[in-house]
Amino acid sequence: MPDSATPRQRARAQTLADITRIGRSHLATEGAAALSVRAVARDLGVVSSAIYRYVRSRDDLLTLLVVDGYDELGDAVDAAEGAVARDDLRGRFLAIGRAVRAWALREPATYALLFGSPVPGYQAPAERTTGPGTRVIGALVRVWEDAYVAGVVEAAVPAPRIPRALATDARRVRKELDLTAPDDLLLRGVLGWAALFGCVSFEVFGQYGADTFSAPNDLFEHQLELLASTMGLPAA
Amino acid sequence: MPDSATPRQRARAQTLADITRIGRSHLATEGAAALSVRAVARDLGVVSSAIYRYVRSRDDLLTLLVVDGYDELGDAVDAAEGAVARDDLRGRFLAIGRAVRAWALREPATYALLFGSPVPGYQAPAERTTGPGTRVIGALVRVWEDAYVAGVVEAAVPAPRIPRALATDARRVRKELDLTAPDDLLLRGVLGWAALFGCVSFEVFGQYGADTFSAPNDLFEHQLELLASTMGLPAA
DNA sequence: CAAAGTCAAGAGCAGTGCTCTCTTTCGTGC
DNA sequence: GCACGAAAGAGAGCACTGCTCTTGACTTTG
Repeated sequence: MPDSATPRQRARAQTLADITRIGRSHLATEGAAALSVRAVARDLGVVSSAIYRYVRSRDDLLTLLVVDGYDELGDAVDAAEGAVARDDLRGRFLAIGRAVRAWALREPATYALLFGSPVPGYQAPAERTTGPGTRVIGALVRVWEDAYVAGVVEAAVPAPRIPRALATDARRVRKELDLTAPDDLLLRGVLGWAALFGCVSFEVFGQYGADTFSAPNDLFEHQLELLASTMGLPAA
Repeated sequence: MPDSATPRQRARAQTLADITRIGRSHLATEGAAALSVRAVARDLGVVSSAIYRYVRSRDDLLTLLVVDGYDELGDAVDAAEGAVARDDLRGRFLAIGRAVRAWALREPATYALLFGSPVPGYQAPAERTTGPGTRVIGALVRVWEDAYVAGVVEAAVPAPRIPRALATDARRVRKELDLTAPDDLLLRGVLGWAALFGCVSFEVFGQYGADTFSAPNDLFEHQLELLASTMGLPAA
């Protein structure tokens, strides 16, 4: 919102920000499926059709919220990881994991929008979402890479055979992200990524059942430690 | 549907089965959020209000589909595991994992209903869903327990410290399920469970992106092997 | 100051979950 | 073989949804 913009542009940007804010609050109280353009308009103090001046469609509103969510998660993860010494590789992984979980528990509805069931009929436009959507795996990959470069990765678990096709995929990823870590480490990282979000999803989505774990914090820490060891990250 | 039932009862059971079938097909084409009692009625060739003779509400219809889905997944997992020698513990785990993934890819919408975002405003009634809903973790736990009893568990990864509260939870679970496996193995199993579904969810929900992995089968096998090793399951 | 651009309002369409009342169908006990 | 009553279906109606289209008013710009 630079001052150089016309008053029109500034007012428009402000309204868009308001719509995002209200949309996220509705997401939090009613879920993505029940997200209602009319309800957002009501909360904005405006007639329903007026919203379509700012947002092309309900899908566009969803994209707004998706990008907003990815960015907030990315910021939280970056902030948490930034507070850890760069050479404490296990610590950086733990910090990332904790940040993901903390954000997911704080914003379960937005988390569900990003990492839960696809919203039927909605396809996130890649050109707007891939950037913000890859920040967490980006942060994780930097940890693996730094650990490899530092030569501290411990092969705690035997490396499975890697078929040719999978090796090709790994090679492409390594090239795209400009990495030096070998296939085995890269692919182990993918497991760590998926497993981390699996743990968070199970807790946020209530798969454990209501009364199974009285200490979900401890459970998650335990899972993170096991994952860090499986990834071969050494204690600080 | 026993023959002992009256014609009326049999007709009713048949109609209920039809409703489930149609409901699941709608789930597959439009998602849980868009599941509409009226649309099911239309496909059944019946007026919308007539459905309410069979299903108390939309939530009740959802519960029908949830139970149906858990049962189908449970059957698939049991069948796959049953085809493996009981003393091939790693093989049993791999079979369970493959069965979960195969079913999830075959029925992504039902998978999303069971393991994705909670459906807003819907709370699955525990008395009808916990039974069918715990069949997969039940199968997994039997593998851990059998491996422990057979004395073949290899501690590939160092066991993290287990806080008192978490140990209490583990103890309760062990009592409820009549297990002998120690806390560490039990909790490692919980990670394996969550991680398995994390991997499946990432693939089914498209988190990897469209073109990242050309060989998702190989990727999943790789992840399963790593998980099996982290769980300490020995090769056959 | 007038043209161009921007925006809010409202009516209206097609769909939703669900309830209520009314009619038809059909199995069963006599 | 048939009348009865329970079960099932039909239809209207209420209050809601996302979204489109038209109309008229306002603001910026040349």
